[in-house]
Amino acid sequence: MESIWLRPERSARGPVPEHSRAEIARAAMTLADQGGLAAVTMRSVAAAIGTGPASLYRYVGTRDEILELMADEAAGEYRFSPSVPPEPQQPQKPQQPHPGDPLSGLLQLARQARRIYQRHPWLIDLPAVGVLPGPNAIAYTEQVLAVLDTTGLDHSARLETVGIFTGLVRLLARTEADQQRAGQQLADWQGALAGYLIAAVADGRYPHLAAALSGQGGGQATGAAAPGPAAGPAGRPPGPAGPDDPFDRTLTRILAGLLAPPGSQPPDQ
Amino acid sequence: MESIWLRPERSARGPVPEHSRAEIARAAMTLADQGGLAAVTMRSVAAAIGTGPASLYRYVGTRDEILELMADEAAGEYRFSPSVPPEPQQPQKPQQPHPGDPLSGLLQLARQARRIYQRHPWLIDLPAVGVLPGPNAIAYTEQVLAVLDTTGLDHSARLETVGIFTGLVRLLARTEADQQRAGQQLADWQGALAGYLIAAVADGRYPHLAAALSGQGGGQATGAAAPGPAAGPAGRPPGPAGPDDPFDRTLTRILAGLLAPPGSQPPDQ
DNA sequence: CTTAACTGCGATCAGTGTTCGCTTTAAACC
DNA sequence: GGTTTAAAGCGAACACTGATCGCAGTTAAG
Repeated sequence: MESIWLRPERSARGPVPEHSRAEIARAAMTLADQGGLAAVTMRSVAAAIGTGPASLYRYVGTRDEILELMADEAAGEYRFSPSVPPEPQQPQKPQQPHPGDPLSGLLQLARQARRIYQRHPWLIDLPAVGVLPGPNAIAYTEQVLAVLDTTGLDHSARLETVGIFTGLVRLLARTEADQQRAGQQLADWQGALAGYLIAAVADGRYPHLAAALSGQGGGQATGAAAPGPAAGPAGRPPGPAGPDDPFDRTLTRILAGLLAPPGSQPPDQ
Repeated sequence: MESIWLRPERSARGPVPEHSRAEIARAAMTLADQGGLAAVTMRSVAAAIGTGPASLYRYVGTRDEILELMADEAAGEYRFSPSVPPEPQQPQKPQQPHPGDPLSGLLQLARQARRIYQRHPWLIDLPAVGVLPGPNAIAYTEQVLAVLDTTGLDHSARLETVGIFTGLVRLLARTEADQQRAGQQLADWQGALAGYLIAAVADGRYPHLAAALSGQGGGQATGAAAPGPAAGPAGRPPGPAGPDDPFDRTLTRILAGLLAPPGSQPPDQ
């Protein structure tokens, strides 16, 4: 019912706490970076900061709140101005940093998000963050809104656009991670997977699926957002972030539609 | 390592099983429909089909596999041809059902997905389904590929498009659900939420956020994909599915960009 | 008929999130 | 300054979870 962000971190009375929300968030983040979300248990987090499980409940009402702390901590890794770390506690207007169109501003944010997702893969598996975000998430929202400032969208549509944009980036990051994972699994299963899919495809049902699969199985990668294990000619490890890798291209096309004025006609190809 | 879809449901030898994967899937689905994903425990599912927890492991290797069964069972609720239930076991080419452009075909699938997500809210919270989908999910993929058939996309890009499209629909469904939840919470918290956001906004930082929030707080809803608790003039309960409710409008705009040929210029507004 | 493989399942294990009750510490109040 | 009040720290324990083991009963293959 009540979010952790509505409670003060510490009340006036009583002894000064030996730990803090930030310390818990950092410890949990380290655990998750190494062992995934499953490695974040009350006992492991407590041990990481040198205390017992019961003590954690002085800082956090529930394990899910630890995950919220982690999410906001990750949101704090955005750098909004070139090489100038933001200070979200200081009352200052965020820099208006989009020198060009909103699309390039969104792309820049998306590339940062991609790096963050790569750095912390557990972020993708995190369940839907509660409606009330933490201070870093608010700063992020503010920044996206600033980028959308020159758009023709009206005020109420902008908040929704922020949500859609954030979800889109998350979706693309998840797609990339799945592809990488699928590549490894494909190498493991081999025969089993082939037998399964081929049995489903070979006898004539699912003709379109057969075409799509055969289209990628043979060499000759087409280059445009290939769905295979590692897109592109050579299996680049995390993604090149160039101006025309699959991530940027797909996102650009989607955003073009999302940012277009509602009355515009879709280009019937 | 090995998916449940690679194992035969039943081997030749031994007594005939008293239950089946389908029965387990249906029982788990009913439990989740009533009590959420947390209500789906090995013990509760076992009790629902009238057996003990250990017996479930004769049909399923892990709890997550039950979730996979549920996901595929939900994917079986699509009806691909108008009022003709598909029979995925019969070798038959799926109907080519898109009488118009691919966009309208995708929209029709998306509306079905929205209804399914509304019927089974736990589907949104389901963690990323494994790379190997079940038979119903394969039939769904085949259908989306059929809709994409008249597109200019090459074969390898189509599979990726299916993934993006499916994720998009899921994202929009989640956004709708969050908005509904946020509306209730906003009624509950009231003062607390107001204090939190207003404190963050009032003193001059986050000016864009302040503008966006004030833009929706005052009446005068703009109508274009409003982010408020219940979008539109009157709080319609689940969504009207008309040609211009927020869900359709947003998805249409995004898909217009996604389906556009890669070389096309974005309409700089 | 023998053998081998499978099913059903009671008992049980390790591990999880969370709570209780107690002592200790420090700020607030008179 | 002494008293009150509220919080911090935390050992012990609870309820519950997913999963395993081993045995008895059952069926098909050789």
